[in-house]
Amino acid sequence: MKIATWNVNSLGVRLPHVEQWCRDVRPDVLALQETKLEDGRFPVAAVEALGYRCAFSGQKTYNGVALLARQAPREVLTDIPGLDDAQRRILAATVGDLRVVNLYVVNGQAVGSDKFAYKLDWLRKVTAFLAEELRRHPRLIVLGDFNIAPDDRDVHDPETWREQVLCSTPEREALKRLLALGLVDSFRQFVDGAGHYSWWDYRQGAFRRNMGLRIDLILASEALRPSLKAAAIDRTPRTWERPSDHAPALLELAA
DNA sequence: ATGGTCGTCCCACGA
Repeated sequence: MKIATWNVNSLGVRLPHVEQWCRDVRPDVLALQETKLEDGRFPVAAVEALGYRCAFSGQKTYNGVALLARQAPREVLTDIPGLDDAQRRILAATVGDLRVVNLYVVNGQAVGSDKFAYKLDWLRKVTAFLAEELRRHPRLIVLGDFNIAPDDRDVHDPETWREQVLCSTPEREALKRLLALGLVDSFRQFVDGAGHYSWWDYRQGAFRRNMGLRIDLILASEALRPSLKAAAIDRTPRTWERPSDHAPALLELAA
């Protein structure tokens, strides 16, 4: 089965892209971030016409996460213990025999800013939540826009990005603590080298010049490790008209 | 020239 994550930067604008990509690639599970739609405006009918069931936690203008799946998502959870947060960044659900946690991690703006402190606090609380999810659901996938490039291989120009937001040591350490729960970055089970990115700034022709970061991740629990078959980032939708600044990341799991 | 683009919503702000 195929599991994917995609920051669409407004589902209102990108619904045609999601429809086209789902027809082309046929993922079984697709986690979306930055839908920027209130729940009442979520395109349920279009998603169902495409052959998917969905769950969503939306917000006007900012944030918003959703899960599309061939099988109906169950046990949906959008708020976690100890994090009283109006920002819609978390959606956990059970799909078949998998637990799936979709995250839109806080961007953090700049190292040392209030938003950066919020990012680190948010990650600490989400990590505690994931420890409990993993205990209850050993077959766990955690995926989404992490807004952290795990290491310098994931950065087009590590010197320019050194200790900048998305690449700083505190953020990378926070991600390592999350991984230490017993999760692996599935992409790195299959690809070792540098130069594979999932986000490119809209400015400066960054995509054309492959000046990107790999910040969209699919983490798999140890119990799933023997089932990992392939991982990739599909740059194709980034070449389409009016694209999201992110490309979808994919993981193939043995059925 | 110390920016450069988008999306949202009306004026900047967030990414």
